[in-house]
Amino acid sequence: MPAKTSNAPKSPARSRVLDTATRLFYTEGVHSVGIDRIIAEAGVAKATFYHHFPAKDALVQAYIEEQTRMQREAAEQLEADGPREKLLAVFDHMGRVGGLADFRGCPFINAAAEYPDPAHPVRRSIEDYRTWFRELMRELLTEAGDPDAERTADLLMLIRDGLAVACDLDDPVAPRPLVRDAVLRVIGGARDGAEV
Amino acid sequence: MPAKTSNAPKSPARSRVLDTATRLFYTEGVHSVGIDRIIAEAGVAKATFYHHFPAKDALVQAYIEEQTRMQREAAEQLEADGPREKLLAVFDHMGRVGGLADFRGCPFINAAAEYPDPAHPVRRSIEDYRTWFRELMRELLTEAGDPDAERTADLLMLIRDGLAVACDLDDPVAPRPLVRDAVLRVIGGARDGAEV
DNA sequence: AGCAGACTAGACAGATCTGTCTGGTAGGGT
DNA sequence: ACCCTACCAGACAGATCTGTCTAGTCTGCT
Repeated sequence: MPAKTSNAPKSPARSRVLDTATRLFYTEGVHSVGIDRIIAEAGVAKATFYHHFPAKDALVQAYIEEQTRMQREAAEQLEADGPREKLLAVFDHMGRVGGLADFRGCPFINAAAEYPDPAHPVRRSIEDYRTWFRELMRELLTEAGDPDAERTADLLMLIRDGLAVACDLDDPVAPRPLVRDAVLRVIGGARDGAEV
Repeated sequence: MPAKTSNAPKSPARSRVLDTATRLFYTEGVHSVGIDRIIAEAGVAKATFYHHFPAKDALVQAYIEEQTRMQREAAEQLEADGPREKLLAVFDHMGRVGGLADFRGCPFINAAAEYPDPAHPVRRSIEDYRTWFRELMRELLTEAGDPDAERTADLLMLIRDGLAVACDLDDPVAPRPLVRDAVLRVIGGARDGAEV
């Protein structure tokens, strides 16, 4: 049925809903934003919303997966010659984004705070993101010759989460040079001049 | 008016409300738990609740401040001979708590996710906690002879937040030895055997 | 004795939430 | 001509939320 030309271009109404939800969920939180508000700002009828999503939770899950897609895309578009530079580019990018005025923290950490049950589909989708990110770190580290990529990836995960929280709750620019040094040290690329 | 003997022992009804709220807010989130549920489980009349708290937000703020009080108390009760050992003890304690079955992440990070406005009183109280913790780190580091305690404290803050998130969203026991090594390296106490 | 304050039980108002349902329009494929 | 799908507008049910209010009990101080 969805054979327009070749693949499914996703209906415009659905896209409008997902875009609006992504914006509102991120800036105001999931439980604080109701369906009525979303469909009003998306300019979509209620029946249309429930035609595309079985329930609100499904929209929340779609929001999480959309965030994952966007972050993967952003990571792929970062240009770097070599795995070490790629790793640094990922964290530099995070620091830049964290310093923007509309930064509101990590969407995955924030959403998880509103879904306590680890078995909930939303939490599963959040897990998927974290698995992807950790895998990305591990692959780049292995490629860069890290002898214990698994362990170092866990360390980078720690820094990632810490950076996201710090940019949200504390001074959003202070941790940036700090993080760069920390990442450099962790991936074994510290120069003598970069003492912490 | 509250001159019973010398200070205010806080009414038992109020304590019951705050205890119940602390439990429910932490395990299920703030917006997901209603006043009706809290007063029912606390065994308190609605009028009594509104007699002690002007609104739900005030209870949320009291919850945050109660969490701060508890964490301060826990930190003070950690025995250690020397600032370096005290620092390690704080992080060891965090790792232990993070591994417990009922660990649900950092209450401050979680609550902040539900209060996007940084000017909100709840966010201010969260800020107070974070200021206290950073100060504690800074003082211990200075005492331990760290030449750049400010900077190292920021690094420890990063590890703290990363540990709390990891214990909540990932494997709750994996990061523990990792964190100990990371803290040791950051505070300049790495032995040769503790290679990361 | 009398009064103030802490407390209980629960009705109530008004808003808001999710999800369903009715009814109707427009366009594309067959 | 026909039908299917996507879409819009909005009423509606039923639950739940916060916060107010009435009405009455119990305790301890003065």
